[in-house]
Amino acid sequence: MAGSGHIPEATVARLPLYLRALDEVAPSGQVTVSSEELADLSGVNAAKVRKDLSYLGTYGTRGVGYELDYLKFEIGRALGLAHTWPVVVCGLGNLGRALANHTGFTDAGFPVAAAVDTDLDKIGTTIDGVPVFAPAELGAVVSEFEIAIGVIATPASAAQAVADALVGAGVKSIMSFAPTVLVVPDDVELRAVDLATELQILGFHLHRSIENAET
Amino acid sequence: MAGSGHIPEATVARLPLYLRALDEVAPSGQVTVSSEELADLSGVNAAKVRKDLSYLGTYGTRGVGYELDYLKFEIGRALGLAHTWPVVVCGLGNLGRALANHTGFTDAGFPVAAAVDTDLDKIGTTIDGVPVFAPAELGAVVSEFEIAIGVIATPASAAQAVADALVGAGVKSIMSFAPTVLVVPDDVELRAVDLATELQILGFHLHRSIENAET
DNA sequence: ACGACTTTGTGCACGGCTTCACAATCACAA
DNA sequence: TTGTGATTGTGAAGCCGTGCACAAAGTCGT
Repeated sequence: MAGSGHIPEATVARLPLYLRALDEVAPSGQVTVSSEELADLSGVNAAKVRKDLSYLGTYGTRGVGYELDYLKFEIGRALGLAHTWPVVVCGLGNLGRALANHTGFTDAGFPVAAAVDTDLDKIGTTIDGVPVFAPAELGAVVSEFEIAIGVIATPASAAQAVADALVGAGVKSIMSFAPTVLVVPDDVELRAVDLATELQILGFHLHRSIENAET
Repeated sequence: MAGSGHIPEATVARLPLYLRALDEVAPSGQVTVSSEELADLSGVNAAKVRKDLSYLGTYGTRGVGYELDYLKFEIGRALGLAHTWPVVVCGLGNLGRALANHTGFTDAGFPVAAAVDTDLDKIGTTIDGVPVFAPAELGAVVSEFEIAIGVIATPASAAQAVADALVGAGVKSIMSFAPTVLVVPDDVELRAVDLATELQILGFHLHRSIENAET
């Protein structure tokens, strides 16, 4: 029946894809999109698109499709895109520096407001316009810049301590690139992006396809 | 019953976590691990650990647990860790450079053997020990370095073309960081790591928790 | 006004993953 | 040898997500 009841996690994960697909269509001047068109652009099933959108309480028009601008507005609202959520990047190694300088973050409404590192040479400077602070200052940084999201790009050995510090400072959303399991309270949303694990999964399939070819 | 029949995808995704957990325990001199201990270290349920391991055909000993070294060997074998799979990084922007220089890749058995970029100033040079080639050379690069995995770190606009080139060169595994939907043949394994989408999912939960607090 | 055509919204069945619960199995001590 | 205690392996139930298939509902031409 729809309405803003409860949106399944799997659906939430697809909403950004739909939004991006709509942005690709917008310049064409097209006014409406069908679920099938949206499905093709997002790489998913048309029925899934319709079911996902029905959770938003956003209705299309039967026989026509979805009004493009209205749909963009509704999805954006569901995702909370009106607000911009400042991010702090913790750890300025290879990956951390790249993330701090990553334009995709700011573009999507998540400006990197500050960074934290243990390197005394970096503390007090700015890297790509992002001010760098000491770990001990994390609490103050979070409140001053109204940080909503912490990105952990430290070595695995430091990751849990950083996560604890972020949680202690009141941060409720964490994105971790550290190759380790992090423990956070239930009310903190944690998303782990584990590059080594992703590669090992690919390695598994490579390995298996070779084995199958031999048999 | 087990045996090397078919391993569920969800299980495959957890095997690297178990392996990492085992490596953490190893230095302690401990000889066996229980499913519960392994579960704690991996952040999953103990029953799930047991069921996952049963798919490998690797048996523990009832009343005792799993023999640590043997289990490491079995998981490593299932993941195909004996082999090392050379990687080519496509696109040397912020993220691409960081990935090319990322020690975690080599450590996990996925050395970055080559990189590809359109920038004429970079082609022919080496960046952090990684030789840089032109996109047109991709086919030759793949065969010469026996590339098994392609990492796409280009802007979204170039990603599909790069993916097509990788597929054309015979690469069967692709990891994409480009914020776009890629289409590849069924026999090519594609894993998309979408940072903007991940942040938007976090944003959704932040947004919702605020809304719920207001009501 | 009406029929043909299009596309949505959704009931339903199916498959995969998770979790519980417990019998089967092993080590070890008496 | 037998009993006790521990831990595995797995049947079964439940849950979530997917996708089909179709009625409901709108547009548009005549």
